[in-house]
Amino acid sequence: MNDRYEFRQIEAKWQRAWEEEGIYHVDPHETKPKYYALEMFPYPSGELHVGHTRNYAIGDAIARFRRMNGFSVLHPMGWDAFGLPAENAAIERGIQPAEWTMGNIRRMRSQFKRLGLSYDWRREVATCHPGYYKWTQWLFLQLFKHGLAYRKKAQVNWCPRCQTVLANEQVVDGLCERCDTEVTKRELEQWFFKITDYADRLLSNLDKLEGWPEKVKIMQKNWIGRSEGVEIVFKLKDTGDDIPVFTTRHDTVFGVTYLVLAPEHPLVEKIISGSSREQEIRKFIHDVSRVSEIDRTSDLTEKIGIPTGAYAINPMSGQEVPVWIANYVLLHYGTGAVMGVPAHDGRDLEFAKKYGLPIKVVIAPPGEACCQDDIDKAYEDPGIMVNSPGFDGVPSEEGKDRIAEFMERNGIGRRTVNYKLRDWLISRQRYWGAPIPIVYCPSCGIVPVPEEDLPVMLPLDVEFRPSGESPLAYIPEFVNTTCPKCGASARRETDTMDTFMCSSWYFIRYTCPRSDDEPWDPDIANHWLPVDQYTGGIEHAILHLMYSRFFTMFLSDVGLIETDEPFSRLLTQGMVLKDGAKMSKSKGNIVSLEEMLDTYGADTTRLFILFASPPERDLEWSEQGVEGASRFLNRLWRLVYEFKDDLVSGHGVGHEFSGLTSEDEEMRRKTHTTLKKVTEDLERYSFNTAVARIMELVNAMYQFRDAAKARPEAMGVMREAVQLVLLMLAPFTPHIAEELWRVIGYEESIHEEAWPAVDESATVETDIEIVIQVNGKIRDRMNVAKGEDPDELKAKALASDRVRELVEGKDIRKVIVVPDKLVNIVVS
RNA sequence: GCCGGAGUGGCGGAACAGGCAGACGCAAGGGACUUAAAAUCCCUUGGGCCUUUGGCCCGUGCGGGUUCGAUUCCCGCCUCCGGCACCA
Repeated sequence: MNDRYEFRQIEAKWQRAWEEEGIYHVDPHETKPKYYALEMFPYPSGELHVGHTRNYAIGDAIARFRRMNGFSVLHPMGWDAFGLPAENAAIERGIQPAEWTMGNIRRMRSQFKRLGLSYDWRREVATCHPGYYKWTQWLFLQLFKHGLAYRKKAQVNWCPRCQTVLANEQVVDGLCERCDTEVTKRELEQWFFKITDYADRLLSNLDKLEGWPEKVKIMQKNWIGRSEGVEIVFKLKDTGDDIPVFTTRHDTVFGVTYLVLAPEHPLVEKIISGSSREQEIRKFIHDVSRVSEIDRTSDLTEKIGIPTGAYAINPMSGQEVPVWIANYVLLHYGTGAVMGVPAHDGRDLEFAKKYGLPIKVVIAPPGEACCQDDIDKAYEDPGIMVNSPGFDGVPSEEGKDRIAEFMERNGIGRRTVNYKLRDWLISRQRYWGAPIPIVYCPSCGIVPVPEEDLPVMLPLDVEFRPSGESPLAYIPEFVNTTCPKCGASARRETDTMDTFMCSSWYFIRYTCPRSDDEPWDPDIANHWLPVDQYTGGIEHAILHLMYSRFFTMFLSDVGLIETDEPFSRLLTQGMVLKDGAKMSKSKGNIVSLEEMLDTYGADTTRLFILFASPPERDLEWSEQGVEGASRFLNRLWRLVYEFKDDLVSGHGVGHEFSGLTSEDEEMRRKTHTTLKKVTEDLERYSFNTAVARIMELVNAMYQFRDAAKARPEAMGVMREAVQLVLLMLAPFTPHIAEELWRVIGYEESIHEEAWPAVDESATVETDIEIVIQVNGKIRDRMNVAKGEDPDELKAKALASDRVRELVEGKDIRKVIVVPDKLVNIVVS
């Protein structure tokens, strides 16, 4: 053993040894109970920085702890390898996306390995590999087969100069990220998945996910946005056309003073064509859609509208109300038409005031007689219905039921549910993604590629035009094909799939990563699934996690897997900050992982990350903090070095622990209470406090050095403490734990050891200190036997000199005794 | 605007079930070792006050409340961070 902690040599040595021995390889046939620990796989952007590292340090600690707890742990890693940055790199540097991606994967894989993470690398997957995307395409076909994949026109961001489609994140302030041209919208035929079919289940299943943070569940719930209401059918006065509107406030139907259609509403055309104001209205619609195109993200909340000149009839009151068109009504939500009730909706009120539309109060606040129609603030709370013939005096909540019933009985409307969740647009007009396995045949139409013809290979050697267009459409060998049905010449779909699709099932593929004739073996997949612990960034709280849940539900519905929820427990770790800002390339505040590994090593880096902050909270990077972690490991090293001969020569000697002095017993108590607390801390992922406790124990061991040297019994206590410290550190700092474990005489890897058991008898305390309070303030302390009788505690406390002094001449009103904790004497 | 989360020393953070606020680490200061420095080891370190060994007062964003006792529970504010944002 070297007297100095040479982390470089130690880390390299054990990484090699672990890999050679395959100690992290796992098979489904082991008899131990299974545990699936997963961290979100990264996009291979080029290099890992310490920000990424947090995710993996946390996940690895969990995996290693479970392994030591006797589980057979599946812990895999791979690459979310399709995506736009590869195309940008191709355009900027003239390198093929595939080549760029593969180079990044190689570099990042070696960085992963230098971190000493306990992955079963045999299971590595990359979503851009044909062996993987073959099954992504296959899954598309399954969704297609079950009617969950369909085509419809949808708007995309279009850069007229680049002649290409832009993702939302490529549009910056309404301008093309690359050329600063104003982005417009285009209607294109796109592929969608009917995730809305699962809206209700995605919502109701959230209750089952007890191991998920409440925060994430609430975010998903809001995203799904379920709302119950009524679809009420108004009729157009002149033509008799139906105008259904969706509302959750049907109790206010008698307060409707106008109707508003979305500018894109199908009836608009019919209403305005041939009318005297047609030109004016068309201009309005055009202006509105232009504005929303350019500046969709800004909170330009000014509501503007225009009357169509048409009138609609309120089916409840028979009243005629004007029909307007306004920018704030969205076509894709509800029916694309809303009823305006200015008295009871803030937004409607704003609109009505602006355009001089009438206001009619139909809900009175409880306890108030009635009210003026001339109001400043809409009354949106429940109340008593007024001015509502047949329903006056009814509480509005009850009125909702009665109105809905009345409408259903009379065919005026029906109860219905709406969601904010929209279908998942998966088409990307891009090259570097999994091709959608569809062929367009002039006679057969849309034809799915037969499963046996998969994968539809992505050409690897492509030419990027400076404009940034997807090259796929310009490769005749790719586009031109024959129809699988009739054999006629046909055209291939040139869109690729959203990369969220690739990441919606990778956790299943890890169970059978090389399966070639099926996406996975159902028995093996069902053995491992669901993922017991998923760890990743909060930024995926909605999309990735919702899509994965949708896929899993679908796959369980069609019998391909058993579980209908993919992730039992979810841990969302906080961001890593540098100087108060999220680490990112653009901010230039990245701390290089390579540099950390060179200067401090993997164990120190990992230890700092786990120690500096609780996992869910943000972590401020501090070089001085890293120094502290490094100092601690060096301190541990020196301690073991100092005792190495005694520890080795005593190796294998049983721990009888007889003839211990009280100092020895104190040391053992510290050792075992630490073990107990660290175990509890790890169970609840409180890594920072676990590390703090191990540090405390090592501090105590330093105080115990002289004793250990003086007596063999004490050396036995020291030996036990060293063993337990190493075992406790194994999930955090695997290399130094392994090295020192061997130093003290063990021949098998520490990472194949079981988590140690607490010797409860060693933790028993006999004497404890009790706090004596007078009127809630600490005035004295006393040492008593643990479990002392409350009456006895009271007597002793009252006998204390300090207490007698303070209580002198006052009335003792009450004495509160909390056994083993405190005595509080209340005096007046 | 709505929905979450968080405010504790100079800093990161701890206190899991209402019971010793500030564990552990960083930074700072002092001492030991050294020719010296680094490293290491030991000690001090929330603020204020008092004549001492020692003791007192204040202190967990702000203002109230419940309680023998509140960082912890309740009510009302303030600030910061995150999510959603015309969703009828």
